[in-house]
Parts: sequence; structure tokens; C-alpha cells
Amino acid sequence: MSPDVKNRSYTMRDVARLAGVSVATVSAVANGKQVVRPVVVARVQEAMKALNYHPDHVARSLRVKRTTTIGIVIPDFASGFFVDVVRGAEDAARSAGYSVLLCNSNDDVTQEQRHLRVLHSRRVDGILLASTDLYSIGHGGLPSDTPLVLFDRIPPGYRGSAVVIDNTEAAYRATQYLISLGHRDLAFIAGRLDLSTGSDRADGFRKALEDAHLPLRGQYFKRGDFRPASGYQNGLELLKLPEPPTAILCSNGPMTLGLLRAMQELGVQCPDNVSIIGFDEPVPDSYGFSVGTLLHPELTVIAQPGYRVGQQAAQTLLAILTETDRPEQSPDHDLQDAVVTLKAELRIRNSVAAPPTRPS
Amino acid sequence: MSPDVKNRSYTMRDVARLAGVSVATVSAVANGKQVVRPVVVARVQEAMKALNYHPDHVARSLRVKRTTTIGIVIPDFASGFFVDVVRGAEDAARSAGYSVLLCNSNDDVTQEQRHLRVLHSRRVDGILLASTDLYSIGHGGLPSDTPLVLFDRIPPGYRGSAVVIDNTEAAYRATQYLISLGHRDLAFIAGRLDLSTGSDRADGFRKALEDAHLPLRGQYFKRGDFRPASGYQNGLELLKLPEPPTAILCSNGPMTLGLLRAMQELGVQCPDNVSIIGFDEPVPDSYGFSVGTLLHPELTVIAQPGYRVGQQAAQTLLAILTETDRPEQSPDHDLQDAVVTLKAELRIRNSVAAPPTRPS
DNA sequence: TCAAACAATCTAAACGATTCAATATAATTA
DNA sequence: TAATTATATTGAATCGTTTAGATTGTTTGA
Repeated sequence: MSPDVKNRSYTMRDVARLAGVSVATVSAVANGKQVVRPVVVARVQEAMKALNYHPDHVARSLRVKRTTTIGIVIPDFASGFFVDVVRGAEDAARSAGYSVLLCNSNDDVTQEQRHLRVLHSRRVDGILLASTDLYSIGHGGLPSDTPLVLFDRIPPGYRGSAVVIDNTEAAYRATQYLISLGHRDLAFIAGRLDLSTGSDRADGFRKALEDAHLPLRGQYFKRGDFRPASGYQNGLELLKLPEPPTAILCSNGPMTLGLLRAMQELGVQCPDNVSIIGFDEPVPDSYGFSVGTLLHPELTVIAQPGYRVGQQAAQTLLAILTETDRPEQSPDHDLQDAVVTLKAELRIRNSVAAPPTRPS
Repeated sequence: MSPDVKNRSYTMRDVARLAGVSVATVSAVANGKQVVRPVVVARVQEAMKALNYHPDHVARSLRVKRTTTIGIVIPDFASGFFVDVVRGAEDAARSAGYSVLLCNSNDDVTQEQRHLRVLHSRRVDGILLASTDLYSIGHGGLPSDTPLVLFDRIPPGYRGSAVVIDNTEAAYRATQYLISLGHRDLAFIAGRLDLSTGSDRADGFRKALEDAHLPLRGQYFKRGDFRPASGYQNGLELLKLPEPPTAILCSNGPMTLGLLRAMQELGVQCPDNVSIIGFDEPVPDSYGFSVGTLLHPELTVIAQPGYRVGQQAAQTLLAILTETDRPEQSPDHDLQDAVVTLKAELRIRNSVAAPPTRPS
């Protein structure tokens, strides 16, 4: 046997030698794609067992030019939504035999670019990306032919694969719900308006007001950055207004937590003084029940199906990959080069009530 | 130029040809470890830029027998604690130039074994593992020489690298705190007692009772499995007892959420009727402020430094890796083959009060 | 009985980098 | 100038697989 000096693991060559066959045969046995006589199959498998042989995936990847690995780049590990997405993507990838390289860009353009370069260098078969820099996708060094599925955010007019939430509709519906309860003074804490998630949600809010012939007061439209601190800060400003809004819609989970913090600090009663709806459950949505009910107040939220986003994104990517492998089949263009849109769910709990009667 | 038929990316050979040098020189330039004349360095770099060359990490890995990749296996993606661990590990790994393969075992032995085999086949340089099957570590096909750092859980008497929390001390301190407020009827919802986290916490609880000369009543010691449902179920049972406990210590985050659910369902007032302390913040501990304060009740918790666990685990692993690379330096045995123990923090909020005066 | 057809196995060339030993070039000294 | 040394560059082997094409051995059909 050869591995004696250093404790390197055994190779196909060792197995071949022990089984008295060529490496090609060992390979044939390992992949089961060619016909090998049963007796020699047995001999080879025995040898593999004896040496505790495990194929070197790196060498294989080099040769076949596929790594069976996908990369996923998320902008925020603190957000329960993205954690759910990763869970869903990992599950889908794993059950297809793929591994997942996890990258956290912290919503930083430079880090995102670096991650994309690294993933490319590592020759991942494809990438799932929630980009923080929508306008430079495809530039920035990533070869344009890299299979790519965007999720959560897409550039306006994007032609390609993606999985997103219908954010406009979701925000519209939530706003409409508030209006239906009698609210007239509605405030909105926006996220980053340079991202589709941020601007779509803002659009939905505006449109709902418009359709109800309600004015949008500038002081009620706050611009945040999706982070908790901006929810806190904008929350304080809104609640301290001479005429504070009777309802606030907040653009994502972390900012909503900031807003709750601000309310707590000011002693604002919810839903007595102000109604609140937030995007995202405050906790990853992966238990049998929703933790939103344990908050004080029990938070009415627009719950995004994070797990399904990740799962769908991974499946879309894998579909692209298996097709580019054997292009003979009729390309399933329904799955690819299409933006899959999922719906969010409005979970009504008791952070929302009719507005207090105000001496107007 | 060669890549014309298929759109494969350019190789070192292409760069060499364009720059009019050998591939060895290109390699020398790329790694900067050998001396190359400035003029030819420039020429090579120019060629690399012109072709938009990115080194093939797979080929490199095969040759140098290092992948600059570590694997991390966690048992539960739903727990905020493990999410924090992953964040910490990813940050540490990335800043050292390593990538992270993320694996979720769902606390399932078979999946864990499969993941370990896959990681080995992919020739990761090392593995971070929160094992769900402590007694089979090292068996199960993983070569014993794979650099491995355990976290969260370790087998009794483990000799090797690991990063854990001092769970016994933490549970002891929390229990002591309850006792100091006058509680005598203390209940404990245990996690899996086959894991060190579960049994250590139970030990801490028992020891605190013992030291205070308080009896441990069997009906107050509940055994769960770390999942929300078991917290809910055991919570119901405890609260429905003829003589319910005045305080409950719960072994982890998900179970605590289940417990809160049970309390809510039964309309049990906290802390008026019963005091609660849980392990783990109910939400990943990664915001500027803790979300525990937004729960109702504001939860008193034993907060584990998940991020630091992940960070420390990754750093320990990387230390091992860089040493096995150049063994000339005096091995830093302080870092390796040692169990690093971090302390949890008791965050006192208002889910705890003195016990209600009971007609005894 | 011999050639053709078929099946199972093997030989050797990739895949794209790194690295050692050897060579070519430049610089230094005798 | 020739011999020596130092410095840059290169050729070729290697990492552990896969795979196309050659080779061997076995059947079959006429």
C-alpha cells in the first residue's frame, strides 16, 4: 500500500491496485454509469471498503468542470427573513446533492463584489444573490454566463431568473386594511428606496392612499435603511410629531423592532394610541407557531414566505443547471428566465385597531 | 486566443501565451512568492486584466491539497443561538480568506454523518461541528486526523478542541437568583440529557437546589428535547399541576417560546403567578438592542454569546490549520486541544419576581 | 473455422493550477 | 575576457479524477 509516509488518504489508484484492476474500472464502478462485471464490481467495492476510500471531490470537479456547489449571498444575517431563505435554499440544494457556500455581504457593495469573485474562482455551478447593488449585476467581474438567480430584490425591468415577493401588493393590502379601519393619518417608514423591496413597498403604500383619495403628508413618509436603528430613529420622530400618525406601516423586520423600541421608550400604547403593521415576522418563521404572538403588542405583520423563497430560488437555479448540462431536452423556459413572484401573507393580530377619536 | 468554441474561462496558459512567458512565471506573479522582474510582472498583469483572468481555485486546491474552505455543521437553523454562531464563524473565516460550507443536520444522526462524509470528500480543511451524536465522533467514516473543533456540545471527558459555554455555572446562577427571591418550588424543563448542554444545565439546576437545601420534586423536573413543542407540552403539564411551581427555568430558546405559548394559552400571568427564566435570547442577538425586552413578558434570560462561540471556534480551527501547515513554530497548545469555555450572561428583565404568597 | 459483432477492461490524455530542478540571463569578480 | 555567482525564467511532473479510444476476450453467424 502506498500511503505510509504522510497520512494522506487513499486514492483511486490504491483501490485499483488492491482490486487488481485499472483506475478506469474503479471509476466505472464508483459512478455506476458503465457496465462492469458483477464479480469485479464486488472486488472493487471490497477494496474501497478495505481502504476506507472516499473519492476526492476536488479532483472530480476539476475534471468534469462542475463542483456541485452553489453560492448564496445574503445581505443581512440578522434578519429572520434571510435566515429562512438560507434554510430553504440549503434544504433544496442538499436534497439535490449540492452543497452551499454561504456568504454574508452585510449590505456592502465591496464585500458583495468580493464574494462574487471568490465564488466564481471557486467555480460554483451557480449563485443565489440578494444584491445590494442592483445596477452592477453582471459587471463587477462576474462572467455574464454564470447561472444566477436573484431573490428578494431585482433591478427594474430585469430579464432573467429571480424569486421575489409581490411587495407592492403586500404593502397595498396592509395599507388598505388600515384605511378600512378608519385610519386617515398613515405613516410609512421606508427602507432603502434604491432596492426594489424598498421602493415597491413604498409604491404600494402610496397607491393605497391614492386609491382611497387620502393625502400623503410628507412628514408621515420616513426614509430608513432597513436597519433597526433607522426604525428606531424614524419611529421617535413620527411619534413626537405635534400630530402623530394613527397608524404606521414599517418596511421590514429589523426596522419594526426599532420602532417597537421607540414606542416602548416613549410609553406609547399600542394599539390604543397608534396601530402598527410591520413587514416580516420578528423571528425566523420556522417554528410550529409564530412568535409574533408573544410580542407585546402581538404584532400584525406582513409575513414573507422566506423559506419558500429560498427553496424556489434554489430549485430554479438547479433547473437551469441541469438544463445547461443536457440541452437536448426542450428548455423549460417557464422556470428559467422568469421572475417567480410569491405572495406575502397578512397576519392580523392585535397591534392594529381603529384610530382613537381625536378632537379635530 | 483559445477559448472560442465553448465559452470556458481563460486559463493560466492563455495568460502566459498572451504575455509571452511560461505558465510558471504567471503562477509566480499570481502568488507573488517568487521574484519576478517588474517589467514582466507588469506584462503578465496586463494580460490577466485583458483576459479577465480569474485563477481556478479548484485546480489550485487539487495541487496544493488545501481548499481554504471549512465546513460548519449545525443542528438547528431555527435557533437564534446557532444562527449567531454561524455569523461569528463566517465572519472569522472570511476575514482569514476561508469560505464556509454550511450544513444543517436537523439534529439527525444520519444527516450529520452524511454531511461529515460529504465535507470530507470535498476535502475541507477543517470542520466546526455541533454534534447530535457525541459518542460516534471520529467514527462514522470521518478520518480521525481531520481538524475538528466542536462547539456547544462535547462528549464527557473530551480531549480535543472545542468551544462551549459553562452551562452548569449558568444554570446554577440563574437558579440561585430565583432562590434568592424566595422561590422554593422551582421547576426545570430539561433539554436532551444525552447532550452536554442538556445535562450540564440540569446539573447546574440540581446543584443550586442542593446547595440551598431545597428538595427537587420529580414532578418539577421535566424532560424535553430542545424543540418548541416539548417546551409547550411540558409547560402545560407544569402549569396544570395541582401545586404548580412558582418559577420555571427552561433549557433553551425554542423550548422557552413553547413555554410562553403555553402560558399565554392558559392565561397564566407572568411574573405574578410564575417566574420564568429561559436560556437564549428569543431572537438572534445581533441587533444593537435585545429583542427580549419587546416580549411580553420582558424575558429574563441566560444569554449565550453565540457570535463569540462561532468566532472563537473558527479562530481555533484556523490556528490548528496554520500550524499543521508549518509545524516549525512552537505549537500553540494553549489554543488547540483545549476546550475554550465562555460564560453566559444573566440578563435580568421582568419575567421574574418574588413568588406569590401561597396559603400553605 | 474464421470473421464480425459485442462486451468488458485498459491506456493515456486531459482538467488548471503549483513547484522542483534545470537552464538562461545578468551581474560580479579574478 | 573568462570564470563564477546571483537572479529570472522555464520544462515537466504532479495532484486524483474522468473519458475517449484502443485493446483484449468472448460470442455469434455463415
